[in-house]
Amino acid sequence: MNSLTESWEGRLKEQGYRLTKPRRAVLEALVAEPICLTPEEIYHRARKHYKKLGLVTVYRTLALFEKLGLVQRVHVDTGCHSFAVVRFAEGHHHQLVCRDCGRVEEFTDCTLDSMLADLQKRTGFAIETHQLEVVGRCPDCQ
Amino acid sequence: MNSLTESWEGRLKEQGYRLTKPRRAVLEALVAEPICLTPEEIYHRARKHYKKLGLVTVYRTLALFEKLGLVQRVHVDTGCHSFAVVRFAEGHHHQLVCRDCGRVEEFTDCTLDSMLADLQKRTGFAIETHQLEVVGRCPDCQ
DNA sequence: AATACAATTGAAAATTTTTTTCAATAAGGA
DNA sequence: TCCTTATTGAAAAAAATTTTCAATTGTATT
Repeated sequence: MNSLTESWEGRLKEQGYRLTKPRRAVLEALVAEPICLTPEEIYHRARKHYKKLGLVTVYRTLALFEKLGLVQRVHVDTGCHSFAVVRFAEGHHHQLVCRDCGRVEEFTDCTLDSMLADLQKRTGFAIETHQLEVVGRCPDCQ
Repeated sequence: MNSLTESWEGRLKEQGYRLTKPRRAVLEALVAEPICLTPEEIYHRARKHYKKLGLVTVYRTLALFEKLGLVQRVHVDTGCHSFAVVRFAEGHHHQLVCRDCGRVEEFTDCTLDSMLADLQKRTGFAIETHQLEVVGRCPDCQ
């Protein structure tokens, strides 16, 4: 039971959601390895922790976790069907993804502020968020 | 026939692809308005230009255009099913997307180089690419 | 520990999105 | 115009996601 799991349980309870076996199983699957996984992959892995789990519940759980900021979609691989746990960063953060194994590293530094201010001035857009995904090959895959 | 369309035709021919009515129609649909569109939306709009068009061809054409760098997927909206034409930027560039109407502005300035160098050093990843999407509300939607 | 209630779940079915197959068509060079 | 081959549309298949609904389970309260 690491700090990630604790904060996850807390976050869920705070918001009035229940702590269920399927949700536990989904999170365990996502936490086990530092890689992003598709709902299908999560389903298979999580069933090792909770046999009765259904794929529908994986979808529902991912939607909930995403809403709560506990997981984040990874876009770079083929399609946009993978999810990664948000490990450390509470607020603004981004992902560094290995294109071979799907390993995900989080990072918080992001030197875009003044550039975004310029962009806002130039375009007249009211900029609200941004999403940055960096792709490369992790040490193991090089 | 603007410069975008010209460069598009050139790019296609250079690479040995044919200039067909369906492809023209898909591009016209994408160029007509500065917003991103789903394959389904493109299908409906493009059929006004070419009645016989099939949805399959829209998918195939988008895949081709994406490979050639003529269109780019937009991730931010619900799911990741929209595409936008690449208007000006030939090389490295990013998108500023309106969350309400889907309007897309391209921009080329991106002040991430030294940050990415640090990140590479720190993580040991060999960084290859990155994808930045900025979301806000365009002047018309504010 | 038992109860009650509502949130949550799994299975099945439905829907939506995307891909494959294949014969017919059409683009572009000869 | 003819030829060759890429490209297309339709239909079917596959994959991804959502909806429906009765059964189950978490948790707050006895």
